Amino acid sequence: MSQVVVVSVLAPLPKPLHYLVPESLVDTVLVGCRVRVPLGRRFAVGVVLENLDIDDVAKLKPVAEILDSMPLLQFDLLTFIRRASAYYAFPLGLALKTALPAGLGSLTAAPKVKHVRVYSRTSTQLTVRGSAQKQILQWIEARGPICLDELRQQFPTPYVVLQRLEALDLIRCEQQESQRDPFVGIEAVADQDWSLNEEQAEAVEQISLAVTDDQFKPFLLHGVTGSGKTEVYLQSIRTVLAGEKQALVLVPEIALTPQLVGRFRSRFEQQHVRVGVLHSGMSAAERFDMWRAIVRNEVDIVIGARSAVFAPLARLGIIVVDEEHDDSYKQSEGFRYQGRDLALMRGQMEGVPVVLGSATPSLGSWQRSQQQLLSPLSLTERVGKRPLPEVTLVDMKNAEVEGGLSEELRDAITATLEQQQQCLLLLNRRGYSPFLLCGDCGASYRCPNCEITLTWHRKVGQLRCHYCDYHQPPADECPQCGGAAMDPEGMGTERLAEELQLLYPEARIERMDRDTTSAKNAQQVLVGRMEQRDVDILVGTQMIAKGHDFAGVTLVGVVDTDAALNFPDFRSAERSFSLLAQVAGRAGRAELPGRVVVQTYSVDNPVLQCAIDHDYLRFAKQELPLRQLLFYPPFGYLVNLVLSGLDRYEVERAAELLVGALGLQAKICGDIEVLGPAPCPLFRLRNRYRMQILLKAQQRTALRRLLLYAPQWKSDLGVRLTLVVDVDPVDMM
DNA sequence: AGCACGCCGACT
DNA sequence: GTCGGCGTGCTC
Repeated sequence: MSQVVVVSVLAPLPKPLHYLVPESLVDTVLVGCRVRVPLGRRFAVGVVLENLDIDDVAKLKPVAEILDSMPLLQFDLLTFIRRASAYYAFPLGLALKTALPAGLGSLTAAPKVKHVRVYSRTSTQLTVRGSAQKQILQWIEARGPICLDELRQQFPTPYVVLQRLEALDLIRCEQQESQRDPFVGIEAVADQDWSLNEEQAEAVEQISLAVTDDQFKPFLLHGVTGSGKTEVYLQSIRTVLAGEKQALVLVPEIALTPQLVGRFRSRFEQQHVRVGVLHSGMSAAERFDMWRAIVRNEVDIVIGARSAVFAPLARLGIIVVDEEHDDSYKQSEGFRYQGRDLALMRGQMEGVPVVLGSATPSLGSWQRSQQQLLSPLSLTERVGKRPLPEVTLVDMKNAEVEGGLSEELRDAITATLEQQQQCLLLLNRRGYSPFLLCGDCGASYRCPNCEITLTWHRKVGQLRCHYCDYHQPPADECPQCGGAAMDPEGMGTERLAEELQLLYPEARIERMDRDTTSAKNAQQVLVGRMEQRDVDILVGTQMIAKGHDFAGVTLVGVVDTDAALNFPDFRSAERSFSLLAQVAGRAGRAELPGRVVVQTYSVDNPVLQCAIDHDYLRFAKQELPLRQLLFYPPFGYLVNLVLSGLDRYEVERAAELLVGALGLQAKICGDIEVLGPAPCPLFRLRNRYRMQILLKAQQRTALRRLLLYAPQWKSDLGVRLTLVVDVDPVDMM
């Protein structure tokens, strides 16, 4: 009998592999540890799933190295990731690689553990002659153990002196593991619990009860914008901490602004509660440090974007999912998981309450709360009983437009500027203009890799594809007829900001979109300038709609609603309503009342009508029956299969073949509709032709059975074609 | 995903 | 005759 481990190698393998445990390592390979294992002619990282004793060991290769002295993934967490990978029909090894921070999932490019030198006194005797030695020695004595960097701030060149003192055995130097500080520029100010209104108190009580009960209980906290949901989270988490347990708070990527993190730190850190963050803005090294700190049990509250749902908290007591409706919880490539849905799965597996919070719940969560599958909690009042802003629709059909703005919106901006208040203008399209059009022949520049026009970015002087990284220099002549009349057509944020500057020459105008916030901390800087009132008008894409709390904003303008409303997708109404409600909620959060002006070509649209009245209930009541009619979510379940390859006909033929094979398998599995194949709305993307097959069922179990065939479909296709399985897709472009 | 093996075109 | 293109298939 020899000891063997079952290892999930962090590679796209369909199954875990078995490795022999060499004599020297027996009993030190624990489940959840990472190991370095031979794979073909190279080495790879894997995670130990199981220990076995086996006779026939002939063909097995040995484990090369154990990378963790303690399990990096504790058993519950490992089980959770295994279930998640099965649910999304995604190879376990790659799911594990997604769950782990970059540094822990690969052999190369692993960030180093950072060490600092820490000096401390060995005895209290003072027997030195030099004055520099004496000073430093006294300083160390007074301050206790101190690191080199801090000493450097006090003494210009302490190193030689320190070496001398160390040689004399008066001080000791130790290498200590240090953490890179992800909080640079985030202030923690002292803060206390605010007093709660009746509804908030009720919510906190119910959540706290569930926390004390130590049981899975999912809540939907439906609170209008500005109703103080964060305060409910904060005070519920008090109960968690009191019970010596930990809290996991998920927020949409974009909302992970310093404000929220700052509020948590301000509230808790003075009581020695340790708050950690995990998000994509952090460097690989910072995430690596944070993960290790969590594993070492040095963190009590983790705030993070969707991938933080895999945070290795061992004493989990609550999971909060803020803005649960937000689409950014869905990862749109690789391991296509839904962070909110996995939060519910993890909560159920670990027996802890999960709080989903939103002003505009996803229709799925809303429907489940109606059926009591989620416990409804609601906050109907804004903090301080501030009124919701008044929303006006402007009919663009008869509007006098200048610079893309109707007279009504221009007047509103003028009035707001006169009152020294701030404006927020939403235009969900970055760049200067979505295309350059030839005035002679009507042609425009197109991406050579994708089926899309190139967006004109005037400031950087480039035509760019928003789907791949293709870009080309400015072009002043038509690619088709050679004419010299290439004109920008349509309006993006860059152009809007420029037009505004012409209309309001005195105003300080800034733009916030992916282009202006890509640099590290750039978004923080912009947000800071808004808060300091150094900006009069902020123009931006949907990222301005989320999470911010700008006290000075009294006017919100929505420049274009029609593109979102007419998006060819069953969720376009939900997305539009939610975006409008969220952006409207940015107006009038302080003393002065807010106002919202929405420009549209379809004033009668029922979605807009609900948005004017801030009436989520009415919206849900009118939208849900439409979903039910066609068994779209939440009344049915979807899986989108996307087949792609370089050769158009090969892709089309393979899609037909796959549907053929699926037909039979689907019948065996239950009641499943197989729709398609159809070309994807973006038929060509990144040089690949794409066909989709939509699977729809009223029972989730039927689809889960069918998805067991997924590995077979993939292998049958060969390497020239790629199949992406998207379970619960949120967009089907 | 890597990384080899393997079978066809342009070079010394 | 080899060098090397990338199509195909496997990794305990």
